[in-house]
Amino acid sequence: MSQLSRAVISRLPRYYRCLRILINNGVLRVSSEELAGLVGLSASQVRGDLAALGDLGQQGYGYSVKTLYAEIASRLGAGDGFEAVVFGATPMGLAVAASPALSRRGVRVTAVLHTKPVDIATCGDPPKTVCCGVVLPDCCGVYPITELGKIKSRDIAVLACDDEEVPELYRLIADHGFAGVWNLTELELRGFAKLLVVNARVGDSLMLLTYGLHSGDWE
Amino acid sequence: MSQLSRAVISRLPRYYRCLRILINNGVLRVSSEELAGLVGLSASQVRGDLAALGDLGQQGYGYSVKTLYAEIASRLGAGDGFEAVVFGATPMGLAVAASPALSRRGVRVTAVLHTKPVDIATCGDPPKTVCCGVVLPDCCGVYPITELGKIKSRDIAVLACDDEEVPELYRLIADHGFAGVWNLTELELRGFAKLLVVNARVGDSLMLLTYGLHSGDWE
DNA sequence: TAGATTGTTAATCGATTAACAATC
DNA sequence: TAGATTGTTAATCGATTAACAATC
Repeated sequence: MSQLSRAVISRLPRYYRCLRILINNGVLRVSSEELAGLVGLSASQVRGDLAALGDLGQQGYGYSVKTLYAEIASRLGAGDGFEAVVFGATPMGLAVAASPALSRRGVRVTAVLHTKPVDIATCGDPPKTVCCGVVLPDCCGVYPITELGKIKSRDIAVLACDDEEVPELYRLIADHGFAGVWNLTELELRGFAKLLVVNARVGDSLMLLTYGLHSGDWE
Repeated sequence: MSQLSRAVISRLPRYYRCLRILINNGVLRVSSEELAGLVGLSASQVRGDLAALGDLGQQGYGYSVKTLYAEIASRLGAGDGFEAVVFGATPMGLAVAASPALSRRGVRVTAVLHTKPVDIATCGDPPKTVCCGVVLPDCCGVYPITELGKIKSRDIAVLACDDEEVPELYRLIADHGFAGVWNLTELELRGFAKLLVVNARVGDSLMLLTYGLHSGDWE
């Protein structure tokens, strides 16, 4: 199992996303040229990246979309069945909990924790929790943060609270033994020892756009 | 006005975010060493990046936080007063419209457009629009997408609809002469000619976390 | 077989680092 | 002045590209 370079790893989620689109369209095979067009890279780079994953292609044919998708999913841990707890029943917290962003990557949201009272209801059969009008996935409830001890998931903490609450909740996350933090807030967090942190930096990409509009263009 | 390398530009939004934290804490000056700790880079790299922006530092002293912040803001177009229209009154669309993500970067949301009927109310004085329980910024209304022609903003289109609606709305955005698209959906879009596209790829960063949990670690 | 397309290589390109002279 | 810290340089490191032999 070869070691992948950082640059390759950072591009794999993009291939993953684009390959899903091909699957949804019923496409069975793809060439490096075609895939390059979809992900916005050069065909040469695509071949290099995919070759780093193993012998997945076939000369004169291309790549099997499904094989590629499965291999990338497995490399990135999308099949590991990780569970996530969302910290903060904010509009953003509820939006990601309800979005396909996590489920499509094999991550199951088991709970949303709120720090202030929120509107909670249920609907449907089997019943789903509806929080502030947002319908949450099956088996995902909304609880006050004081109930954290009763929730069993300890894989991923999705940090989606307001900025003021970050220090407090971050400590809580670390103390309760979570393995990783997906940080959706504007603050930059650092991991340590056994706690892995990935800062999503959502807003940063907006500034690449404003930069592009401000001066010449970007790619 | 020196040309910045792509690598430097991609890091500027991060400095911007971290410098704001310093400002909020009343910090007036910072050394490359301290700033490096905050943003998670090496001091050497920080000095290199900031030197590329011009002569902002002072030997033996460090950098003025405010000067740095202002310079980066101006380079990235945060002071250009861009306006944004959100396409899709989805949980995600409403979340970013209400979040400080745009306002902190000098982008003002003037409208949220829905493709399906949504719950709209107003509250406060001056009155703010509340959509599905989410309180929107001043002067930001929610309208059916058919009203797009009546909205004047043509800077940034924030694409936050469901995946199925992307092709249709993307065409609408291009046809109405928007300058840029900030794409929050899972689809990978390509810009052309006069339309600049930045794919936010929010979910991609989650996979860097699952990769880290799956195998060894990440940084 | 002929055509298509991969995997790999060597060459290029750009980014990062460490060290230190300049200087506040 | 002495101490601190920048800006810059040369060396290193890693990533991208273009070309093509291998092969399905």
